[in-house]
Amino acid sequence: MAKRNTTKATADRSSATRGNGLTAIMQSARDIFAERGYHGASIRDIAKGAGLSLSVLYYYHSGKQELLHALLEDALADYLRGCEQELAKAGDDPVARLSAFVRATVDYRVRRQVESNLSLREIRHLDPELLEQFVEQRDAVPRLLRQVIDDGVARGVFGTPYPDEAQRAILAMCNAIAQWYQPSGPLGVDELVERYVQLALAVVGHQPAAPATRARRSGSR
Amino acid sequence: MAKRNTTKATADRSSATRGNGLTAIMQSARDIFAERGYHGASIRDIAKGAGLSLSVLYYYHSGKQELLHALLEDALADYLRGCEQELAKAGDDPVARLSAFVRATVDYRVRRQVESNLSLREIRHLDPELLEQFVEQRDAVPRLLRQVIDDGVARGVFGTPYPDEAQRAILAMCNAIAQWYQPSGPLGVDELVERYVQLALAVVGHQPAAPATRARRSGSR
DNA sequence: ACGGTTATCGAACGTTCGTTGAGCTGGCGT
DNA sequence: ACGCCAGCTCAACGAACGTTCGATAACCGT
Repeated sequence: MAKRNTTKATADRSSATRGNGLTAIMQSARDIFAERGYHGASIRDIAKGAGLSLSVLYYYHSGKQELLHALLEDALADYLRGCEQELAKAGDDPVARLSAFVRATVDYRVRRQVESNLSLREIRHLDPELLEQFVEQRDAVPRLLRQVIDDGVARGVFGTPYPDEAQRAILAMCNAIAQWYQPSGPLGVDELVERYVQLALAVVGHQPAAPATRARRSGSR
Repeated sequence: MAKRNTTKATADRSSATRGNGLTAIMQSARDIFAERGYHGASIRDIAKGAGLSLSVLYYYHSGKQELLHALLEDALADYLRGCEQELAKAGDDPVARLSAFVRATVDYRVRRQVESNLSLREIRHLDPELLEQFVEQRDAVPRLLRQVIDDGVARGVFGTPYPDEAQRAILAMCNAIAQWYQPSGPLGVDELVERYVQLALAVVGHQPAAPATRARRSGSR
């Protein structure tokens, strides 16, 4: 090996990035976990990605496992907050509520694509205790959607005979967006949201007020 | 509740079986890859699960990477065969063809749950060359579904203005089944297929011919 | 009974892994 | 001016990793 730095140059981050270690670690961990998966990502590469040394990871977290857990919790909290905000704005009309939920979900999957894929794929590598705790929080999401659907069915606005399958279908199709969406593609977030709202309404058996071909310029938003 | 250590899936071959090494390895690899992910699964554990020694793996495959690739190719070939069979039986009615595709997919996700989850989650750990080759084959699936939808739209049977989103939504919701389905649950395969056919028809904007309770499929299975 | 092919094993390799603990450093409160 | 402590680094550990290779055991056509 070549000799390392004789003077303690420490490159470019002597003044610029002091005190930002946590953020740097979290971002790097997010990207590398998402790219290579939990077991495929080494904490050495994560630290290198953050421009820091290996052991700084153990200053902020108790280990690799807890680092993943922290990332997942942050991501989930963001998502839940988004859902609740949209639902709060939606009032109590079932269609508006379902639209709000879909909007929050699609929006999150698109705008926080990396975190989304991380959450959807790496949960299973959490240790049993952390996993159980995490899943408990996450299960609020399908419950929320299920409530929205049941409410719509009870009011006769949605016609699906299978609310459980509808819930799973809607979540699955929205979640999948994170796997294929490309910001450089033809669809913007708003168009995507609109289309997925239509899909979700179809899934829950909502009869559209207007027949087939009609200009859709509903002035919400 | 919390029960770890599942590495006795396919053991039991302490003697009596010579010449079944390949199958044993493949089964064990399938289970352990699916459970722990590609990088989380060690070839030592895979060999142990097969009741064989470490190095047998290198007699049948060139390495860990190629082992995963072989598994994924097998699984994909099975799935594609299923799709083609169902579509061949379906004739040329768009509704029948969409139903056939959904049936083949749901059926596969349920009956080959382990392979399904393996395929859906571990593709990304294939090396670039193997991945490219694999993705090429796999992309036949969305293309097939897209054709079915376009055909239905062209004939006026499906009314969706977003065939691309419909294709993705249908695939996503069917694929997700592998993540939650439990054979011990209340739903059998046939009921599940029937419900997902209805969901898919709703997604492509097909108007059901008869209101509420219509005739039930007879003689399936 | 035998020679050759097929199937399997055991030991070892170099590397990389997650984790640890002791040591350096620069800015802030005093 | 100085000590302190949060923030960070360095070097090292044992364990586990994927892979290799020579030897061994079972099978089969002859």
